[in-house]
Amino acid sequence: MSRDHEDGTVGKALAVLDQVAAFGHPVRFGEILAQSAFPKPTLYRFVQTLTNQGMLAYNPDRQTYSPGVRLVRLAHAAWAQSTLAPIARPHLDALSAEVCETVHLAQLDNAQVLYLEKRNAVQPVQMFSQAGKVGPAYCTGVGKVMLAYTEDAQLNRIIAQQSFHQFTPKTLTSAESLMEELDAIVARGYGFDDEEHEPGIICIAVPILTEKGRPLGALSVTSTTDRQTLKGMEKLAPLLQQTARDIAYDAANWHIRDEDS
Amino acid sequence: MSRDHEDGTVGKALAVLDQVAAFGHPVRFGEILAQSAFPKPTLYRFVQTLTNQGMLAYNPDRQTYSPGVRLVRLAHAAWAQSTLAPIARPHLDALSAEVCETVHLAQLDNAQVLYLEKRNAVQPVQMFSQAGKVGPAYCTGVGKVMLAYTEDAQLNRIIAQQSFHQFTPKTLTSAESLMEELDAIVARGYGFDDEEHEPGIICIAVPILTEKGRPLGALSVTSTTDRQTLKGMEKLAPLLQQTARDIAYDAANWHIRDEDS
DNA sequence: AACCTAGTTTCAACTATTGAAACAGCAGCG
DNA sequence: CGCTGCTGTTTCAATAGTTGAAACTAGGTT
Repeated sequence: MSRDHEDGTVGKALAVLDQVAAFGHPVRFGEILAQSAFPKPTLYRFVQTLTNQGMLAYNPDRQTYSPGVRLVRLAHAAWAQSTLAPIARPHLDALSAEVCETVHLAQLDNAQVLYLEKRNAVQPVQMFSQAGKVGPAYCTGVGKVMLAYTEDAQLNRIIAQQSFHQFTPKTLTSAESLMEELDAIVARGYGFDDEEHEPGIICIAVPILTEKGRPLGALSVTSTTDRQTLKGMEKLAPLLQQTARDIAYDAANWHIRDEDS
Repeated sequence: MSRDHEDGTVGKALAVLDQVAAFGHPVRFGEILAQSAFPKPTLYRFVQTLTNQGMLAYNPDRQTYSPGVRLVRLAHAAWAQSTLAPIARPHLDALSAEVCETVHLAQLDNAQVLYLEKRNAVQPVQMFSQAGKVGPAYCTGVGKVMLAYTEDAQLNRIIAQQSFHQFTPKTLTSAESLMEELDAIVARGYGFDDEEHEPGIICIAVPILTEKGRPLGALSVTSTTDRQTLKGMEKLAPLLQQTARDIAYDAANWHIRDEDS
């Protein structure tokens, strides 16, 4: 389940795709090669295959590769069928209007937090530029609450993949301190980000759980230390938890979703 | 280049992924098998591999597969790096405000039209539910203008893949009539959709071209026969062409783009 | 012209993929 | 209670695809 750990040719090819995506900008063959474990001709064939499959796009003028448009089509289907986003939308609208702070919706992707929506309360923002972003699981509010409700076997696998990079003085930098924090989250039913990822940024987060207690995703309200304190944000917990329950309820009853016009 | 036509294991696995996405709803293994050319165990292993790669998501309760969240992350990168969407955004804003009709931005994905943006002029809509949608190339305004500027070799490959399904009485249903139409488009520099895809829906479309004349994408303004005629819409041609040129110019000068916060 | 560097092709050794067949899990049913 | 039919999973030998060292080509540089 550690993804790259042996899935035959397909897994290797997808690892290359991830690698290209991770650059964040179009890259030349040589750049990929430099970061790759594969020998030159092997990598070359992967890149070729991915390109003529439309998973990578090649710019002949600049001789660069970037993730291809086919992914956008596939993600459209993923978005509608495998994420909470379409279900959560109306609930986020309501929550966002109520709290007048930035609201996030996230799910776990492997060992990372994947943001599905960001509501700035001010203006409704465009999706793709926000949706699809990833962040660390061990030092974000949404990440920690999802981990808190993850079963042990999988949790261990995920923790093993965390970098525990110290973003701020308050970042938890060990598996032990993280585990303690996760226990505390389960005990109170919600979690915080106390400037662990970015200085001055705090948030309160709640998990979205199935009936069986499996985490489907998480919800958070973010603010700054200028305007808010953790104590102050704690008042939002009941509202957030109710929203999370509503979303979970809709998710359980919404298995069939069709394309909208 | 016909995508599924021999790209080894990787190509076959991606074909399975496409297949699952095409269902439009979560599917059971048996449903995929029924539509698949692969024997049962082979398909089974593909599905397994894709699932534990995060390209497919498995719902254990319902025993169904759907496109996985990893695609959302990858599409984020594709969106930012390989599509015109981020570049075109400000230009579409301006155009949309000016014409007060629905504006589309599209690119070609293999032999299909992939819509990247839809501006309803009324309210700014959310992205992912619109972006990623596909449509036929032979009977949409954006599709035809892109085909009109596609080089012969690739054009023939694409035309061979069109279904030429007759959506309306006015749909072009043969390669010959389409080719004539494409010549007409090049002659005048823009194209129409004269109720060829949906009755009552008309549009004017222009290509977004590189300096060398290669089509990067297309732009269209859509209206209904209630409110507009093709003659009336033709007046928008200069404005559309200017917008397309502006986008193409920005695209040529914007090779480096970074993540926004 | 000689010399790099970046990208592409070749080809024999090797390994993964393939799919018929057989197996397991689980309904409903006689 | 065991039979039957259906769906999903595993086995394993034949096969076919993957692999990567090495050699090659194309551009640019000294």
